[in-house]
Amino acid sequence: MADDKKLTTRDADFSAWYNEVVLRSELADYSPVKGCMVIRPNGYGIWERMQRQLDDMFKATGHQNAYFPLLIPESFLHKEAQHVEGFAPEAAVVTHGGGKKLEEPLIIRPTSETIIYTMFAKWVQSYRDLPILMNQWANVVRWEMRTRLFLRTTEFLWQEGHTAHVSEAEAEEEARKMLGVYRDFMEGWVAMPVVTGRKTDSERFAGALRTYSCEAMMQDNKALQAGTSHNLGQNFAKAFDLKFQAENGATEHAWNTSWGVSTRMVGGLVMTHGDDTGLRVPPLLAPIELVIVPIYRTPDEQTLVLEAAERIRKSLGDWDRREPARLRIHVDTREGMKPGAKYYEWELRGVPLRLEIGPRDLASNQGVLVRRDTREKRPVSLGILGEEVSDTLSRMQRDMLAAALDRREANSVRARIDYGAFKELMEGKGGFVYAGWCGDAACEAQIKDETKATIRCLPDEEFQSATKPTECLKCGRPSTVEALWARAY
RNA sequence: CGGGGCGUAGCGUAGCCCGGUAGCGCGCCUGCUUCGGGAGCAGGAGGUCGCUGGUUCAAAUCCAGUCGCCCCGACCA
Repeated sequence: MADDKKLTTRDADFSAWYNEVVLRSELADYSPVKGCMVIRPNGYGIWERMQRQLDDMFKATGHQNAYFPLLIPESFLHKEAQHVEGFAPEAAVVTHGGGKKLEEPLIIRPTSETIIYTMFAKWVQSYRDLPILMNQWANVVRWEMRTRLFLRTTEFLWQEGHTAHVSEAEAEEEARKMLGVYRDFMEGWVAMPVVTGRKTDSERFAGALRTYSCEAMMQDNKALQAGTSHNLGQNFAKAFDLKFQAENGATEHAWNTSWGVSTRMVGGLVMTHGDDTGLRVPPLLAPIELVIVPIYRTPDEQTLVLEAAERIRKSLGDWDRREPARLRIHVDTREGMKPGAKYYEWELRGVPLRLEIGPRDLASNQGVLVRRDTREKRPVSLGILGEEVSDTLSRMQRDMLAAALDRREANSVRARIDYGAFKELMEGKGGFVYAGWCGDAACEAQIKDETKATIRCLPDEEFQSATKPTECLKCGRPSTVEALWARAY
């Protein structure tokens, strides 16, 4: 069945396309438990590279890793009023252990603010103990009604940064700084452009003073919230008695931030870069950057070509690329599979570069280098292969970001738009709409109700339109702030 | 929780109306020939037809119940 080998196209059914890409490129698979997924080596390899880079960035900004336990007393959740309201419905509760009913039920963390600030309170006495800049890599569980691979699963992997500061200004600076770190990572590594900004009250994290987010546009023109950073104010400090003695002797509550990104970013990567042939992984995150496919007919040719492939792998692997570390290369030596079949498979898996080498190439000391993103195919002399591969990978990383940025801008509307046209746009092809907002939550709610579009964020200055909108998209009253509207995941 | 769909070999499915030998494609194993864009031939392995109960001489098929999954809507990173 030739058709069986082709993916559903993005045009025909974006959602089906996404599921097929994730399953067939072996990023993940469904687990026996509803809403849970297994992250397979291909997917986990991408996550590991995300983790490594982000971890470096967190360390570079002064944070340290720690680990807090999975199980939290249920009562902790109730100590902060908004927080319990936000998370109680989706908390998984452990009622039995060791064959007995527990005196107090435990919850499986949906996020760790409660346990972390409880511990911070124990560790902090003086302003000299601040700031605390901590991060943990962990799994969390949220009982979601509807789940999708990577985008929303019952259990997911993430990092949660938690900090405590002496002042609101310092906490605000931290929250903004980490949002910037996320943005740098998403653009520089995921090659996924994001709009940063502040969340409205209705979209704010339960218990936060202010929430900031990175919003990316997927290929179906829907928004994906790819990372969030919260200024928690003193809400948790007050709820968990996190106090310190200030320089002037007064006792004050600390100011907290928390920030996180999750395996959801892998889904964002798929929906940003994937095409109808499958996945396209940005080079910096690709577990394999270059796959070598040997081509041969006779046993003699096989020996010749495989030896050459191994030689190339070794010399490129040893080749001292300055950045970022060694090339990640794989030689596909599988027998009984034609080269063409291998091409399709590696394209499905999104490996950035492919080197085809056959007897004819070797005779002229060259190979054929193929880019996954543009499908550009060109002969490259083996003598300069290291430079060529390295340059091409850097170029691809930049090109993929540029392409994603072009696509986003082509599907963004900044011109004045009346509500009827807006509604039509949201029901049709969708996209990002920058428009005025009066600031009234009622307008926001009504728009959501009627169009399913929400305010993704109130964009930061650099994302705001040159001409400020003057009136509210919905009610026509004077606009107080520019808002980014879109349907979202 | 509402709406829709589906549970038959690893995957995709036919058979179900009208009860009677479980069939096909892909994949997998072995061998030979192949190999510059999804290989061909030959042989082979693999099934408590989601589960429970009922009707019947006989159930994948009919009836009742039950469990699970996927998709679309109301909550969320």
